[in-house]
Amino acid sequence: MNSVSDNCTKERLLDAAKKVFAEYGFDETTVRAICARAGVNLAAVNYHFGSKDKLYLAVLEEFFRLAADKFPLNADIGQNSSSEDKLRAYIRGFLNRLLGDGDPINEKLGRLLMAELLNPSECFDTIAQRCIHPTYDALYSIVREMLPDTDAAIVHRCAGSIAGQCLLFDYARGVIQRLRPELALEADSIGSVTDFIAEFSLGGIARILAEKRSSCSPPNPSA
Amino acid sequence: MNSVSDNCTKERLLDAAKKVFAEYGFDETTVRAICARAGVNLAAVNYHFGSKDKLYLAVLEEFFRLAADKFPLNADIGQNSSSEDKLRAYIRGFLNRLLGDGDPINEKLGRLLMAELLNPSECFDTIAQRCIHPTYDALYSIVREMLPDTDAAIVHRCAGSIAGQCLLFDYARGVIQRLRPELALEADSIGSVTDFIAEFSLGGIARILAEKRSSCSPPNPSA
DNA sequence: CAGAGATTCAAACAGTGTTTAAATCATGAA
DNA sequence: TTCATGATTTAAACACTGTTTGAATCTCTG
Repeated sequence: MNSVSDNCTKERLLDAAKKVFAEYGFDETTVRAICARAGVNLAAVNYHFGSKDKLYLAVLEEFFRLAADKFPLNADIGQNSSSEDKLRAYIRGFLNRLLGDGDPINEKLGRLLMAELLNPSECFDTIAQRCIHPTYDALYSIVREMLPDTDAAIVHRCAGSIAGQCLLFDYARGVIQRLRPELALEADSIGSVTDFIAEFSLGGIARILAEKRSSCSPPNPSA
Repeated sequence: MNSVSDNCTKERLLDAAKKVFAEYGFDETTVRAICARAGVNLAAVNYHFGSKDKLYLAVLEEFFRLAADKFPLNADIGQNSSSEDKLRAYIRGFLNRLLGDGDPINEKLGRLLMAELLNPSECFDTIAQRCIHPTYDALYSIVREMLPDTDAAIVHRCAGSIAGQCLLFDYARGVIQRLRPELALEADSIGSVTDFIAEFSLGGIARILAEKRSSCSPPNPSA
């Protein structure tokens, strides 16, 4: 039965797992370390969550749920906002979700979630579906507004380019930090990165749009 | 001494490791499976390579070396080629390196290498340095030509946006394939993806350049 | 209070990467 | 040739992992 003590060890486990996973990553954390930190028996992980994988999934899913609640992808957007403003709000929300709220634990969890989204094991398909699907669809809709009467494949490519920029800017941060500290992207605020990606992407979309027009509007120049 | 038999087991090991890693990924590959496939003793991996990690590193490094030889980042580029052509050639070479030459083993290795570049353990810093540094610097130089008299930070951001698009287009392919098969990016050739990313990025750079000019050229409008 | 089901616990299990020390091999000097 | 030295191979063990097990304990319900 799920009464008080049940919730207690299950929650203690989830809480400890969040911290240990954030500190050591998935591979380097042991179930024994999590249980020791939570003060519960070793078998509790498999009893309450089924496996180390599923516990990890639960941690990432809770992180995503909280981040999605805290950072909507359409903040300050109304019915008559321009498509450009929608795109800016989307990028800001997206980066905020991944980069977190200042809590270093959440920042690390965001990175782990992204790693899992980029390279999901079958076990994580559910969370990937739940996280990627609605998030990507929202982006697609915004780009679609800017590119009416355009092949869906091209709209998907634009959306992919935008998502790629966001993901790399977050994900590569740790790598750049270690390999090329002189680049020092660390000092950039989310605001300035948001502005840059938005402007760069708007320029890209404009060029795609112009290219489309120039290659389509002249009716049969050869005939 | 490194005579014939030495090279023989070491090479057999490297060859077997390449195939097993490509088929099962790093985590799901056991040293025992590699040794069985190579027909050598279990301890050979640690004797000849030091560890499973270092063997993996050797596999990825050889893959990168071969791919870099086969696909230069400045194919068909001469002294007086335009910056735009240089960027197109770079993107094409970059995608070719990662997507491979049609050999499914190399395609999988490209994905594994990218995963390692995006999320390198300390053990892989050397290969990351050797692969990322010159590759990124070449891209930076090209973008720098298009944005003279611009803050290095902005040039880096542009280069990062371009790299992000390339990485996501390759890396996400497997994910999209499984989660959103209806998107069917699979049918895209490297050529069309190259053209799209190049045009999108040229538009982005143009917009950054225009923004820069409009905010800099009017001398002291407030004074 | 009794018992049935949920939960905890210590112990063991099967698998991993790695190490070890002896056995084997190859090579070059006497 | 002989044989000693160093490189290589081998089977066995080691330390560690995630997971399972079956008994012990707890917690409620009838």
